[in-house]
Amino acid sequence: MAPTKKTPTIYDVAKLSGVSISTISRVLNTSDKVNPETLKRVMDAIDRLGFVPKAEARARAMQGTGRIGVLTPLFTAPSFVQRLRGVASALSKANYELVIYPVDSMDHLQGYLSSIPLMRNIDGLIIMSLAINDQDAKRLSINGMGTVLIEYLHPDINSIQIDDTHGGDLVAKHLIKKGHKTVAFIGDIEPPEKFAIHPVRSRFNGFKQTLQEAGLSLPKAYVKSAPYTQKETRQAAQELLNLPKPPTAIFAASDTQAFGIMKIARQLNIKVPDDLAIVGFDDVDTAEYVDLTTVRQHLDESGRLAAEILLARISEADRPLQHINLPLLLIERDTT
Amino acid sequence: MAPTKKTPTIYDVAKLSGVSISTISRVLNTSDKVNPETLKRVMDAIDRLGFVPKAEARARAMQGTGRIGVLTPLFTAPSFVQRLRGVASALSKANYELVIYPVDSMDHLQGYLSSIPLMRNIDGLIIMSLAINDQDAKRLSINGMGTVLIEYLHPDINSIQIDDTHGGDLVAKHLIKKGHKTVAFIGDIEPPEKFAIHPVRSRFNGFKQTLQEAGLSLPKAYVKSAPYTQKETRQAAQELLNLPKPPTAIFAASDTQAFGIMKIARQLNIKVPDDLAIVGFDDVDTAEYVDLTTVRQHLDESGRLAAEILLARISEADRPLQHINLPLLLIERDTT
DNA sequence: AAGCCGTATGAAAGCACTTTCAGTTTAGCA
DNA sequence: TGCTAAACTGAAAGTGCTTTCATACGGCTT
Repeated sequence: MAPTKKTPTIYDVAKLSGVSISTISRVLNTSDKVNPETLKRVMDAIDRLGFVPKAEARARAMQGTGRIGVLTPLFTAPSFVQRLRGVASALSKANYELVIYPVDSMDHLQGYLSSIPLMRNIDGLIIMSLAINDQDAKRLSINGMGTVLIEYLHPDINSIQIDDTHGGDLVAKHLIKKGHKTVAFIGDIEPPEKFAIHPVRSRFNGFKQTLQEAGLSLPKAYVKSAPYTQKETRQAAQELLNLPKPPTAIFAASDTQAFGIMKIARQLNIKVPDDLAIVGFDDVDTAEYVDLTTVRQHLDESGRLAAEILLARISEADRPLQHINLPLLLIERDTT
Repeated sequence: MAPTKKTPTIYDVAKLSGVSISTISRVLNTSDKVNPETLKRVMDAIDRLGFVPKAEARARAMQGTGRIGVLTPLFTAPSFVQRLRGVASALSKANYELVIYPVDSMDHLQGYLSSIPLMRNIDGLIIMSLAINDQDAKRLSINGMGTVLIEYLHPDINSIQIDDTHGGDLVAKHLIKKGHKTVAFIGDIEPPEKFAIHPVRSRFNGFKQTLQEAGLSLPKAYVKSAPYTQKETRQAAQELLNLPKPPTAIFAASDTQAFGIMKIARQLNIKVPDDLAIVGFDDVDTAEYVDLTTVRQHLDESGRLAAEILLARISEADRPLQHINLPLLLIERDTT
């Protein structure tokens, strides 16, 4: 009995269990495609030898790493989660792992962006609602890192966009049709753009534009810029509703913020939609539960699409660039 | 300037610099044994291609940034997301990557469980609300894979648990105090346990037990087993409310299901809480927005704790096993 | 019995490098 | 000028694993 002095390889395992190396590999990867009996024999051999597959060799032999990464801010906000859900569903079908890089600062983002293409422990990248500059884009494409952007446009990279301006327009039209004259807006439209993208700006612009075309004004006092937090949003809603002439309708730039407004209305005993109409944006799952009128942007779909584009690009290297524009739909429920 | 599409290999560098791959390799490893002139040419080519040897990159990536994996079913359900949020926050502080393995079938789970410990692309593992058997546990610990279980107990593995029975008890007590006599339960308590865990069973048991101790009965007709979907939940709620003697209070095993019940009540024009009290479980973010009375289990915290235990275990190998029990708290809001 | 599946397996061809080995220069020295 | 030791360099043979392709075998149909 001459125990192999070197660390065991699949060849050793194969010999010991009397099968070919292909079978060992199969046991390791797609164990469901192996006869249970054989599987057990192999497993025993693996245990007996204390065999551990070498990650290095594995990574080399495999086409890629089998995982794709998602760069995202606020990844636990409902809208991001729903996008992630779409991504995950497409990925798990294709048997890819999902690596999440939560971004919470500009530095953080830059750090990821500069190391990811080099580290190569990912086959593709989805960047959600984050702004990237030319240099980043260049680095990504030079290093052949398949990437798709969601909610941001860069000419050199695949992207999936939402026509936020049109979204604002839809809401304005809806509110006008309902006969509202005094409307307000709550959303995060602070000028200093941080690392994250502000589709909110566009939503606001489209909203305002359409309103004005219909002869309605949107005075400053009726526009509240509140960050994406409950506290600030509610505060803003309070202020709006305490105005001498309070608005009869509020457009919130996101569903979550709309929920906050609904809550305030309840506390103030304001009847929705009779005394106050509320419309959100996103059509998050919960929007349906609470019967919120909102603009659907099919979050799941955007994620799924992103993943599919990526997968396609990975398997078929030089696919033409794609810039997809997802349609929006106003969903009327009980808050207008 | 034609940027190579695929990621460059030494072959590309060799071609571009007009030498053989062996030379490239030599440049990379023992550069002193290469003619300075050749060396320069090769270096230029390397720069121009942005070439990084794959294996090396991998190794470097591995040592700097660790990664920990999370095995979870339904990872987009709000309660899981909030736990993930906790995990992510603890992880990003420590500069760890988050790899998510969405589990959607028993096979899937077994596949992960058998390959993860061997493949070792991960430094630690968090398993959420999933049942694992002795063999899995053994394999995990034999291979030294630091693991923590959430919502499941196995003597050999760290775990974080929630006293669901007590949760049910809390709800029962609350409802009794409010004077309810006819109460109902909606939740997924189907007997055939699938791959996912059913804390719901325990919630139900605790609920029923306390009810009975107080002399209240919980007849079969008032117990609806509905899976975690809106459709079924609402259907169940309908049935309950159409009973000749409808319940005055419903305990839903999860907040999301409670939302469904609230919606049905609204449609049926049933006043909450006057005609019907509703209490959920989890205290998901949204629960506060809609003023749902519920049982808080501090989801974020459970995730954070799990990550911290893991991290501690990774840096300090033989930490004693921990079995943590997280407290529950009844949050009274406007639905009771 | 002939044909046809579907599953379980093995042989062999990669993958991205490293290393050995032998061949070619080059330089040094008579 | 001829000869040899360095100094370089490339072809080719590994490295440990995955994956494609082909084959074998036990049913099932018709």
